[in-house]
Amino acid sequence: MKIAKVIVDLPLMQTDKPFSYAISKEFQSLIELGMRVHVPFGTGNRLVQGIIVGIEEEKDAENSSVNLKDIAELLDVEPVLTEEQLWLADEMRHSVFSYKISCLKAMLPNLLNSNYDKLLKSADGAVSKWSQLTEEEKISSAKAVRAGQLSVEYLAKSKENRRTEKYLSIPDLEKLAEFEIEKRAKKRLELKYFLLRMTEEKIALKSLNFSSQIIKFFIEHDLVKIEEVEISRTKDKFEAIENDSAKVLNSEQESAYEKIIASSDKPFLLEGITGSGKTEVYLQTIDHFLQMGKTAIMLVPEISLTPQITNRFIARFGDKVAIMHSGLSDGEKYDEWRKIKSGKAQVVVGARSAIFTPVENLGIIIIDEEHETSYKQDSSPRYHARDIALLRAKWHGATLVLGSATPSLESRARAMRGVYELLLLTKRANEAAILPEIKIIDMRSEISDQSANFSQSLLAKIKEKIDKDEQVILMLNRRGYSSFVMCRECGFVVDCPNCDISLTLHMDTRTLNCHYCGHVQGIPQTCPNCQSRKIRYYGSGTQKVEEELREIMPEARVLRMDVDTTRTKNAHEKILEKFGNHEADILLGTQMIAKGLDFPNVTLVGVINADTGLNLPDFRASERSFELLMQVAGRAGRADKKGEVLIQTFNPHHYAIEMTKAQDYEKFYEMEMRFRRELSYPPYYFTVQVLVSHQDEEVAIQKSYEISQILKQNLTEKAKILGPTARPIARTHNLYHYQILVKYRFEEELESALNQVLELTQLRDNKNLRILIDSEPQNFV
DNA sequence: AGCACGCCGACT
DNA sequence: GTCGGCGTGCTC
Repeated sequence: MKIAKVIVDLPLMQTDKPFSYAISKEFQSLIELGMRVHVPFGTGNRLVQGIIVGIEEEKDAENSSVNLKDIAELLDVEPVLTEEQLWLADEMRHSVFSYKISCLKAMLPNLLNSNYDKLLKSADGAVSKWSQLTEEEKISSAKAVRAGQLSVEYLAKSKENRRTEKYLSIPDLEKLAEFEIEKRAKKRLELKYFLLRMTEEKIALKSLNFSSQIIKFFIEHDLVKIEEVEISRTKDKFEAIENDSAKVLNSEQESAYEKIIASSDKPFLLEGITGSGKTEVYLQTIDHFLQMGKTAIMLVPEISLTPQITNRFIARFGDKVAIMHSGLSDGEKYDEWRKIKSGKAQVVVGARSAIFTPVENLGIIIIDEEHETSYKQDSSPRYHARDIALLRAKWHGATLVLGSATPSLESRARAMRGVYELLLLTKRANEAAILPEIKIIDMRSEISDQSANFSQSLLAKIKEKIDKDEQVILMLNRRGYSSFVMCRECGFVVDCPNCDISLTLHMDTRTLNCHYCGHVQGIPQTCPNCQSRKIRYYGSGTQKVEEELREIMPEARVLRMDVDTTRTKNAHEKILEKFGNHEADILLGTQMIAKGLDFPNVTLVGVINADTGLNLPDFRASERSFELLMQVAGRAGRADKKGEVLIQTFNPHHYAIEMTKAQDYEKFYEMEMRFRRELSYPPYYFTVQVLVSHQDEEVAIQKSYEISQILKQNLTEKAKILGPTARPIARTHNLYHYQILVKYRFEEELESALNQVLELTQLRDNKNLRILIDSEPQNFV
């Protein structure tokens, strides 16, 4: 007898271990590692989904299978998780402090997760579904179950679905030709002659213009055969794109390409200025590995997963490409996943989670814009795509390339220490394109009387460009910034009732929203504090800036791109297409316009507020600002027209701003490293954050100190433990948050100490205590 | 999570 | 006397 080890789909500490189940005879030969199953769990034997992570030969009588329950159902005919993915889940757990099932589920498309339901059956045979009952009905049914009047049957159903299309074919042409149809049956005759003239082997049913009645007649007489063919929900996109072939590389690109394909000993850091043609290097190296019969994963930040980028991959590799991004529906994601799983796609282009896709025979992984924080998932499991990439590269002996114009300090420091091999691209690929000229506008001395957001010089420059029929990109930095409502009389700001944060104004819905807990309320007419009517809107959301722009420059055509205008599907795409067709002069947007866009007619980039992210309580604030500014600056002058960049700031002498003006990554790197070293921050130290939350502030504080004590006892004296301190936003969702930051270099006992901290939540009196552990946290605000 | 077991208050 | 409140503990 064999025993299966199953991880059940219950994300809890108590169930975070494999459970043993007997494998009944019928499943013996079918069951494999990485398959999904339904197993009876708990006293009620309700069905729960689980994943097979081990199959063992039964050893001793003690643990005999008579004590074990049987696996109820096999959900797959072949494993949905590969052996490599099971291994990845194990490895991940050393750093993500999350449940095993959460790690495993991160690797599966949503559609493969079960729906749970119960069937209630009464003695007279009436059946009802639990999920369809009202609250009262649920209560009365529960009582009836207790009284034995109703029996319960557990249902667990995989949501998996495929889209199919019906195709019609003719099994026997002669039979059809000889089959007599009465003359008055006009439609039937029509279909008969249509089918006889048909040249294709089969035809999609929906493309025929005959009623189902007519078709049915033909089916009943065995004149035609219907088969269901599975279709891909994402197919249409691929057909519309024209092919494209490799471009000639310049000497720098060529040398980078040669080095990348030659060795996979250590990861490469490809540092190339904007416009230096990193993407072309990616495309050609991927092509090289495809030629060798291998596969590739290309990661890009979600925000820059624009059609512009994905189309380049489709144009080069056609239907060998699978695209994975959050804009896809669950069904579409599932289709792409199966395209990868079946080996039909050999190149995966996608955001963070695409690092888990089950490609076999991996040759190369490329992470573009590797400094992007979106590669770290900020909910459980809190993995960093770069770490997963390193693991997968190791498993496959694959090459890993990290690319960026402004590498993260961590990566650049590793390259300096020889852990990564540094490859530099210093020239623009299009030699006619020269680097844009960057000017800083000191807003302290240039406040315009005409506008709250624009300096005279920026306005004049915009006008000049529009007059020349060139285009402009304007960026409003939203990081650490939002529009809010304040009373001019008493200074009262409307706060969220659940969180320690002011509500953000949304003009489109005319509401005040909390960005943390989702609380929504109307905009007050009078001040809730002093009843004054002098309630004013502060800050400049993109909407506000757009209005202002329209007032000052009514002739300019403005397109706005922010969360509000890109909410609907493909909205992103449509806006960019419009701008690309020069249907607008100005593209006004938030951070999302900083990345990846390539519009040759854009000759001016304006940054409206460079400094909002600069003074955040986050040691990476400068790095982020520098990266963002450098990136958005790169949008100007992509072709042979010279680009200009104007940056408005109240901190013109901040080094992040000055180094942007000089376009000097090296210098910025040096200065930032000095600061990191002085304060013992990454990349000199590793960091782990422990977040403690409780609805009672006193308890939150007390438990934080307890945790800090545990850490101190278990770690060496070299580890630096900061805090506990209240989070910058100390209360959200009616919970108080305290944080502890551990900075360390080598700590043998760290993992076990942190697990010990997590164990605290299992104690009876800590029921309402929430502890989150985040290794290498990316956001402190 | 969901279900049972178990130990204390207001009801036929 | 019991029905039922939800605190506690376990699930192969």
